[in-house]
Amino acid sequence: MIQSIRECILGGIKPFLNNNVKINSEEILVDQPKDKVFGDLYTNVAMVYAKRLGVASKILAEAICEALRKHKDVTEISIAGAGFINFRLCSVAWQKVIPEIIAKKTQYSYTNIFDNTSINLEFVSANPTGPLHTGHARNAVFGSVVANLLERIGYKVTKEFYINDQGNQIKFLAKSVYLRYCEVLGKSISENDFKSDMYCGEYIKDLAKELAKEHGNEFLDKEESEWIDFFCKYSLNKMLDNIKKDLALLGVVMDKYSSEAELCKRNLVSEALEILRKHGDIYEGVLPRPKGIADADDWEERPQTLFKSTKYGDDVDRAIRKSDGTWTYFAGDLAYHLDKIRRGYTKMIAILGADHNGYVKRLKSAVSALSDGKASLEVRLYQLVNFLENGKPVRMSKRAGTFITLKEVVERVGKDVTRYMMISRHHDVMIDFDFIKAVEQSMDNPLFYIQYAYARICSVFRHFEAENGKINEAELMNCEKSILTDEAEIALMKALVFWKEQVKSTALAIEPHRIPVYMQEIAGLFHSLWNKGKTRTTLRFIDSSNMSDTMARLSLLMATRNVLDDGFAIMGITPMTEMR
RNA sequence: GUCCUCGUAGCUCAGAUGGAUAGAGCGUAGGAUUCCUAAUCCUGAGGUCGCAGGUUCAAAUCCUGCCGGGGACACCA
Repeated sequence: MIQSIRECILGGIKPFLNNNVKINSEEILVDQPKDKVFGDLYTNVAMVYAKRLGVASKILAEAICEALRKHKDVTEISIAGAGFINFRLCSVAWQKVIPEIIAKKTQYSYTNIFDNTSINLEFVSANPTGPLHTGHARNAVFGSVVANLLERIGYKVTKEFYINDQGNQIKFLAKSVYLRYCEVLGKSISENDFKSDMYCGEYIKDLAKELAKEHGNEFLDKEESEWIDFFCKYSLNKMLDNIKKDLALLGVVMDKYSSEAELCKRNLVSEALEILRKHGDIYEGVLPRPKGIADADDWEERPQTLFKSTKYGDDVDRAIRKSDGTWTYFAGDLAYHLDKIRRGYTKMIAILGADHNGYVKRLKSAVSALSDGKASLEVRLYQLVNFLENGKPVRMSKRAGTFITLKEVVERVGKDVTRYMMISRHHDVMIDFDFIKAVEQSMDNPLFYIQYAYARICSVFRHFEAENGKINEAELMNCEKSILTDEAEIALMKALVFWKEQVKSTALAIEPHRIPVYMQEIAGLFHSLWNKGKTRTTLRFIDSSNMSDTMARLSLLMATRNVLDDGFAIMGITPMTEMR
């Protein structure tokens, strides 16, 4: 509906267009004004384009008004201020959204702008050396919600996890497990045996116990060369299993796991290097001394193989080969992104923690260089999560293995509360996650507010169906809706109309937090309408003496519930049909 | 030292592409329940949008500088 108004406005501008200015109807702003005295909707296009078109905004505005007057739903058009065009829609126009939403069910917000273009969404990608913690939880939730949003604007999304299953860290994992394994089998181990790069969390002991149970003392008192490969493989598989289980706790399921080791085996690093070399982006050189690092004393000049990432916007060139001849971590990333490009992706998104901000430019450089500029990578960084216990920060130390795990959080507050806490805030803002407040059932906890609205709607249907039997959806779609003219009803219908716009803009901006914010608004409008029925009984949803009006009101509730259902689906949260 | 990011009501936070008198919730002051869930609603009070410049019809939003919080700058991964 909004789209038809946009096109109508465009029609009014058309006579003024010249070859230099092209306007896509999608770009035209049609929104609800802050203050409703201005009307239902407004547009600022007259002001935006007046200068570019060389026409006075008043004249342009007049022409747009003229066009809008021909639109059958539009009434009360006026020009205000510097060229705002305010107008109203007849109530029939708003009512039309109800059958549309009921018919489309939760498909109402799907727009298919991108026509099933494939997009690769990489997220979590945690090192398989320990259990997922709270930062990963935010990453996982954020990523899965982004995936849901992208699907709604017509992307075919692949949710992908990159496994760093190569390098020293895995060896240290294996060695840590081996030490504990020996301990389990009765050898005495001192904490000093754990060198600074080794892992000493409880999960290592658990792993060792399991291993000892399955394999007995098969590896005891053996040379490292005899057990290291097995321990690497075993630990890695177990850690990955645990990661998958943890993700499942949050309702997150990946479509693909990509292994760094496998990419190396397939020689993709060399291939990536070859491509860059052809572009003249590889050279042997020396990196400048890093500035401002306190402990850079051990720094020394070293000639290395470098990637000329500065050519693509990076701050300095990046090393891809260590002085001992092995690949750097970044070399693996080159291979990985080449692999993504080869698999046909021209659009990629990666979700990374804010501590990776220095990594963004080089990744984008890599994708640009490896694809000849044909593919692009978008990176979203999210801030870390602070955990509080009733206002007091919970201490975390990765070293001592005392960090809060994802599992712990989900077990304490549940999947839905965790998910809500993780996406209800802008990704650029740090989250204070208070265990006590998160589960509090108060207005400090907006999830309950939304859940309650949903449950209330379900309750109305339960009451109706107890009296009148199963509700007929087709009847709700086709019933007469002209009685839905109260301010509160119109406000709710408007919000439903804009749901579609909201999902679209949220997905395009990749800012999931706007979904819970908007759902809160819809829930508020619904609660407001409900309470209006307390004093004005004519606004009550069920009037057993007037089936026709009842059906109209129930149709509005059905549409509202569908939209809330869609919102919950986007957030990956299970709606509650009752809350007693 | 360089780069990224945040700074909005007492508190927690919304304010996409610059738009009209900057919005919610909590807290606070008052009010609404014979009736579909009061876990709700209604009415108040509460703001120099960190500071200072700039860009223009219009700036919380864009640009520059400064202040303050967070983060990153290595052959780690």
